[in-house]
Amino acid sequence: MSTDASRRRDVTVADVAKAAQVSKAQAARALGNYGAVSEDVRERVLAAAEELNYRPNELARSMNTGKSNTIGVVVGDIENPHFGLATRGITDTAKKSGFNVILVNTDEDWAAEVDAVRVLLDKRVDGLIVAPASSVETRHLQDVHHSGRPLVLLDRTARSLNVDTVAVDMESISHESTRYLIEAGHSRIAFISTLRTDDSYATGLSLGSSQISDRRDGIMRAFREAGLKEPDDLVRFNADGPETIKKITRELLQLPDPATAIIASDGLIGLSVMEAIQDLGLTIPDDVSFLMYDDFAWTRLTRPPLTVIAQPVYEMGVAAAEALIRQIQGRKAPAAKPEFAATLVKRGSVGGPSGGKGSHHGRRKENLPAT
Amino acid sequence: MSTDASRRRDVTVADVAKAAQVSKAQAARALGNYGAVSEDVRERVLAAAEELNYRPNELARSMNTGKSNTIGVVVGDIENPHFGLATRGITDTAKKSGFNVILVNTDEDWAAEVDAVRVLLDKRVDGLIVAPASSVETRHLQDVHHSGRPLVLLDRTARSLNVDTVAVDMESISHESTRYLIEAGHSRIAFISTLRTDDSYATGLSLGSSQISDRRDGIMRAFREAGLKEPDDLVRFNADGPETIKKITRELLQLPDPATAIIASDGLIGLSVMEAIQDLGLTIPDDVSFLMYDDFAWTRLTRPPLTVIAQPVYEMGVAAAEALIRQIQGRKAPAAKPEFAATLVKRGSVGGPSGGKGSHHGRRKENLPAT
DNA sequence: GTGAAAGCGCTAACAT
DNA sequence: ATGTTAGCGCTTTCAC
Repeated sequence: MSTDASRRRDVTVADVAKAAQVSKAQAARALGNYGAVSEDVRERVLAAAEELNYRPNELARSMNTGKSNTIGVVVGDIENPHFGLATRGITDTAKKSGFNVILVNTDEDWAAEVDAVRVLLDKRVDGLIVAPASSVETRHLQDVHHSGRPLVLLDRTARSLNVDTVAVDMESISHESTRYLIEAGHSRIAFISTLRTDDSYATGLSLGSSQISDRRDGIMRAFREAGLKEPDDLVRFNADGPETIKKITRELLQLPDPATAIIASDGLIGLSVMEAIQDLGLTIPDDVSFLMYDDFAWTRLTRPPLTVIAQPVYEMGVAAAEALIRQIQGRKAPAAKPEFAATLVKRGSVGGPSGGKGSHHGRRKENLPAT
Repeated sequence: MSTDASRRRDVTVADVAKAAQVSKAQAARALGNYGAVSEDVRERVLAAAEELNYRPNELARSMNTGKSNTIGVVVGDIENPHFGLATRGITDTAKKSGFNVILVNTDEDWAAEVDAVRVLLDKRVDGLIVAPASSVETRHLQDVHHSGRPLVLLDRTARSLNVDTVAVDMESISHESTRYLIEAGHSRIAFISTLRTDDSYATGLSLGSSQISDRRDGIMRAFREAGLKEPDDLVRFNADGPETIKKITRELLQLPDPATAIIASDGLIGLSVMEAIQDLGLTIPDDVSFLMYDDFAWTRLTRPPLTVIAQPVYEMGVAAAEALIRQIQGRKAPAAKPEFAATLVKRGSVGGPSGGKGSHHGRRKENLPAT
């Protein structure tokens, strides 16, 4: 029980100084521990501060130092565990270095993102970590970079932007996964993504998100290398709600020449795709093979367990934060920038094709859950 | 291309004022739009600001106004979709009212929570939304409340704290769910929770989290009402990593008088419990019945789909934000504080105790070829 | 309506 | 080592 609990005005250095019988400057030095302060004074000031329950006003402090000790994080969808994990990596790392994190959700909406970046800048964050909704519309990020504020891109790269970027090599893992499907006998492989684009798909179309276009490129390269016809008609974007995704899935599966395998571009999409498949009364992997990005824990619980593309999300969050903090502290870039690789985790959702055409069951299923 | 892009110092009102040939005060008024400004001046100032690419310094602004237009949110685990969704409800609502959100993760660690609250207060947030790790150790929250800063509790209540709280009636839904299990024939029902506590379980033990103690109370009440012996030996806490949870699950299932039904206190626990059950070669609901809190999308994808307790998490986030903003704006409490109710979503993971004979909950496609 | 000047709470010269 | 005096960029009296 110290003195009276509630106080109208906040306690300031001036109050502490008065109580400790020293100048405001000395009190400030002791409190902020910088400059030279004698042991005696330091003790008196700290005691007074304690007694008065003094709390520094970080705003005022930030205003003169120019540092807010805060980093801003802009993600598309905090509800998505993918970002949840990444965010955790960021905050854990930031905390370790004494930084706070301001999180802003953009709903993968470009305008919201522009806004978020502006707000964060106005709040004078020391740096920004952004998972850009678009890899093409990056004016707002260019501005950040040009203004000299530390910036790190997460998850998605932006070619026109020469800034630290923490992301996995999507083209390569996409290629590997597709080859895996092709080797399992598939030649009608669909790809569903949330990417918002007005244009309908066309080969070589410049996509707004490098992440997605890299995946598409990987898929198509695998097809070309296998000498197969590229399944351009099975690439679908704008898969935004569960209903849309289900509808797309149904279409894909009921085409005259239907998809025999589906790749979901993230866990949320995967969820709806699987529901649609179940609703259709189809079985994985007998009727359709399924592969998805994001190795969520629940993917081990389904029957069969899902074959997924795992990304070291938490570690990427950590790396992004580290890179940003390094920039903020003005240290030079690390010797080698960490390379993150996604891995194909083969479980049980990929089998051979069986659709309308020749269903060669010759190929054996993946390792099924032990009974 | 306006003038030179990068500038050493930020543009301030003074710069704008000079450019617009007015006093600093007038420029500030026009920019912050308050006070009286003539049309002519306003236009000139705005034009100049635009030209100079002026951005207000929110820190300085906050310093005089005392408002930061920011609300702080403290949650235990951002990685948990439960909080992810709630957070989304909060940010969506906050944005609508022009508030920004600072998110801090505490890892359900009490010390980290105390720290988080302090940091947020130091940053002069306008208000706080906290999902308290403990319902007992609430000194830091008491302080917040006493200091007059708006505060809203989310998810968990704190009896000793008379502040706006947004949470569901856990005792009641827990009671309902337990009765449901009892009616299905179970009398050996286990409950697993992450709650950190040093004491081993004992009836009536005062638990740190009201959420958890309410659930336990609901369970026990159902047992008493049914005239059954309360399964005190099946209540387990400190279930913190996947391995711990699996171990606990195994123990529970291999007791001389084993549990025939398990209630997982959240989705993350549920995941590991299910894995353990699968590892044991047991089948749900034939060998064990399973019920869990949180209606995550993937619970519809398992075989059988899971019977869960759904909470209106997003709506609760919205309500919490609304309540907080109301406090911040000094408006009075609403006529009736919204009551949130969890609902028992009966799917297929609950059956009878001795081998699915009481399995009246199956749906059509539920018992598909799991093997 | 407008401008001069006084802060907000703190840090940062600059003296002493 | 300590105190004095300026600011940081903005809002806010308070005169005019």
